[in-house]
Amino acid sequence: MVSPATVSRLINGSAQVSRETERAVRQAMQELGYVPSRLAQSFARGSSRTVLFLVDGESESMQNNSFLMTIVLGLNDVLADADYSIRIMSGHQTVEGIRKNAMQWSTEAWRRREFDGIVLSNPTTNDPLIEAVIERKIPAVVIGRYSRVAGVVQVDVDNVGGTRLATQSLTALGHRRIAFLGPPEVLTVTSDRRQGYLEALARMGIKPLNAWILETDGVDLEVFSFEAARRTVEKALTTPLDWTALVAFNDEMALGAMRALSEAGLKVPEDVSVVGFDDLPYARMVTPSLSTVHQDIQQLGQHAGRALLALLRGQATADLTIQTVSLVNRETTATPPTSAETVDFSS
Amino acid sequence: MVSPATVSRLINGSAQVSRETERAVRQAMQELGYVPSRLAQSFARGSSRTVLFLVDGESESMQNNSFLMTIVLGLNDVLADADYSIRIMSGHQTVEGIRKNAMQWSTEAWRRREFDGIVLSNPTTNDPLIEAVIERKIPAVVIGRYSRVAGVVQVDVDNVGGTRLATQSLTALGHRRIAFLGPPEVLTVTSDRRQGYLEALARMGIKPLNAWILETDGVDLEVFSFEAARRTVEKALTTPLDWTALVAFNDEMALGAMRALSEAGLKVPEDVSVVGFDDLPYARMVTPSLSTVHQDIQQLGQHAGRALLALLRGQATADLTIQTVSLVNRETTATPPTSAETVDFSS
DNA sequence: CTGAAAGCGCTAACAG
DNA sequence: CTGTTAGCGCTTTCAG
Repeated sequence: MVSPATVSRLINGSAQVSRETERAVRQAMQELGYVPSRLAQSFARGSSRTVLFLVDGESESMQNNSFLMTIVLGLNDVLADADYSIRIMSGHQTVEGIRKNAMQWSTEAWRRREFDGIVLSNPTTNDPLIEAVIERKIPAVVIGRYSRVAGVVQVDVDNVGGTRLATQSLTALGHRRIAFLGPPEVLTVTSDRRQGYLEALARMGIKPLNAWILETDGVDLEVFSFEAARRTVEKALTTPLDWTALVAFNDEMALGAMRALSEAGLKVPEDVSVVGFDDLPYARMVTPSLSTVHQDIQQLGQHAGRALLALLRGQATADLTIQTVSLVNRETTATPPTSAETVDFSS
Repeated sequence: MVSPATVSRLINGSAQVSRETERAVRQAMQELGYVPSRLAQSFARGSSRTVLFLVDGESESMQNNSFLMTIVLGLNDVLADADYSIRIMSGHQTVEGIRKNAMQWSTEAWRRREFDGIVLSNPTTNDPLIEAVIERKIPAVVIGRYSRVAGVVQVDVDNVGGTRLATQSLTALGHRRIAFLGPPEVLTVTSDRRQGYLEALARMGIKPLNAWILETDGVDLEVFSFEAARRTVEKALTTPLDWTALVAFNDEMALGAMRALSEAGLKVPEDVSVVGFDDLPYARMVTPSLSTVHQDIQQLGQHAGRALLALLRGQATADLTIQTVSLVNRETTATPPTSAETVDFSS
């Protein structure tokens, strides 16, 4: 016969319990099929062992959803082991008010400890929600860099390294006149990927022409789209082609470029090589299959989970975890057309 | 001055409160910034206003993840309004033990009312977990038909109608010799989609040749894959082509078919037309863009959410909700090659 | 190392 | 319609 207090201590490991009683209690638990009530535990200790995954209301693309769920799965891989569960919150319905609602809601919920930590995915710069989270010192990790100096721990893939790799794979094939297709530099990721391209070029002593930087336009997320990419490349093709390869911001935009290219009668990779970024599932299924930068999203989620766990346990964590990426060579990259190789590319 | 009980009654609408005290209490709540504690509420009433979304451990494809998150978002659209939140549970890490763990865990959790309802996505036939859920009378809805007679409420897209539509779009273009590419009939969805194809043919008085049914092989989920589709069509092309169009089980398999076709020197849609199913985001981004059957996954999630809500409130619900799909005509479908039109297709 | 006691903040009879 | 009275099943001092 032991007191509930002892059982509690045993279950939570919150204090020493003698070898003997431990055995007895465990056996009794086994026999009675006793399982502690989460509801009561949460209530009594004033915290719920729950992590909030906040889904932005804006990004409704299935594209993104794939990433999000993969991240959740990665998070769960590590959080489940630590007995945390994941609660999803989204403001899908109120695209307008989401951020405000989420902010208000989350601070209240936080006060009540309805969740112990939070993970935000791909926030935009100067996100008021993140600022609120930082200010309230809510354990949080953001996936996809928020800002280089923010007071949150961040987890991201190596975007700079990725496009550098992509560009280098092209120069290795003999390309010297390489274009970059991407959105304006509105986010960290946006600048990073462009920077990687520039770095690779610089290492080869290549000075990029202005005309090589193909920048999409549009409102909000539109700049990341297939259509924007297509339009941009289409427009670029109205003047004589002065590059033999293209590094695209992501796979979707790579496909947009390929569409414009093929409509202009240009063949990939014979006339121009294309490299994407993300390695979405269909990258290997399109024809020609897309050479691209691969990132392990689930692992990214795991990293985020581990970081959050450390935070929750009050342990030290790196402020920024950068996950390496790799290049997958498929069919959209090849040596440059022979005619182009001999062309003078100084401007 | 009122008693806590009155406040509780007001908040939950569990009993009448006079107009006057209501006003007073609301104002006080406002001033004090009072928000009821979910933790305490859940504990006291022995239920948590939480819905469990169970993610299968097997399907690790990003493909599927996109669907899953979209469903979650749809669920959340309706559940959030009813003040339910969504908890995600997956057994990703223990591919082996997932079902068992999930089963054991969920029954315990259910006993403690850690969740009030559950939604399962795309279960396989004779899923022990579902059986357990049914047996314990846990409010549940399954997305993607489980079985025609199971004692759970189910929500699904109109798979039969989808492939029927796809096939009809082909006959309308003049095609008469139409193949179907799909996995063996291992699941409801698998039989349904094949059936729609057969129905459309029957309505036109066309008797399909055996050779028109292209069935993939492989273990488990492999039969749904790009590779399996590619292999199967590749093999089919070793004999003279006796069809001018192909209905694929899904977009991924359609792409697999297109790849095999193009490798055999056949042009889509000039030589053969192809229709997919799902309308994945990239369907419109590939070249040629894929004609396919569109389904609104988020809406599917909303349907599921509404159904579950009804269950939770003890209201009546349809046992089966079938959501209509639509055909999206893009570039992979065209009139059959003229030579083929005049060919005799009786066997 | 273990028991006793108090209470987390609500809800749910039960009276009035 | 509203107040009173008990807990819900844990965790957590505080003693011993």
